[in-house]
Amino acid sequence: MTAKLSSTLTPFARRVLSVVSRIPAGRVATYGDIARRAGRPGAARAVGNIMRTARRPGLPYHRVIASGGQIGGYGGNVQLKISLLIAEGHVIRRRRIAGFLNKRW
DNA sequence: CCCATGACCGTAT
DNA sequence: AATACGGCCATGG
Repeated sequence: MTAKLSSTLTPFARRVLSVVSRIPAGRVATYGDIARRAGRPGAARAVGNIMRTARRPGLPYHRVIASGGQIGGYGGNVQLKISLLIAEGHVIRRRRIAGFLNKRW
């Protein structure tokens, strides 16, 4: 018998996480980008909330950054986020991803 | 249903 | 470049 394994996530949250899971390594997407791809352009702030809340192992949360190539948050550990981004080949300058426009998903 | 939150965003100082 | 504001929006209490 199939038990109820569906997460408690709302439909929107599921779409958001689904989109995030598809961001290729070496590329980045802004909260606004995610919102747009999830079908809710303008819900960038809400996306941030979902990132903060939904802890789903394996998803590349670090590839979701703020507008203009700024770093954004990472559950209180922005340093780790920066490290992960650098590990994927990015260069951070003055709190921003260098050449952001070309690495944007 | 109303209200407070906040890993946001664009514009103006 | 840094800070301040107002606007936006999906959640959860």
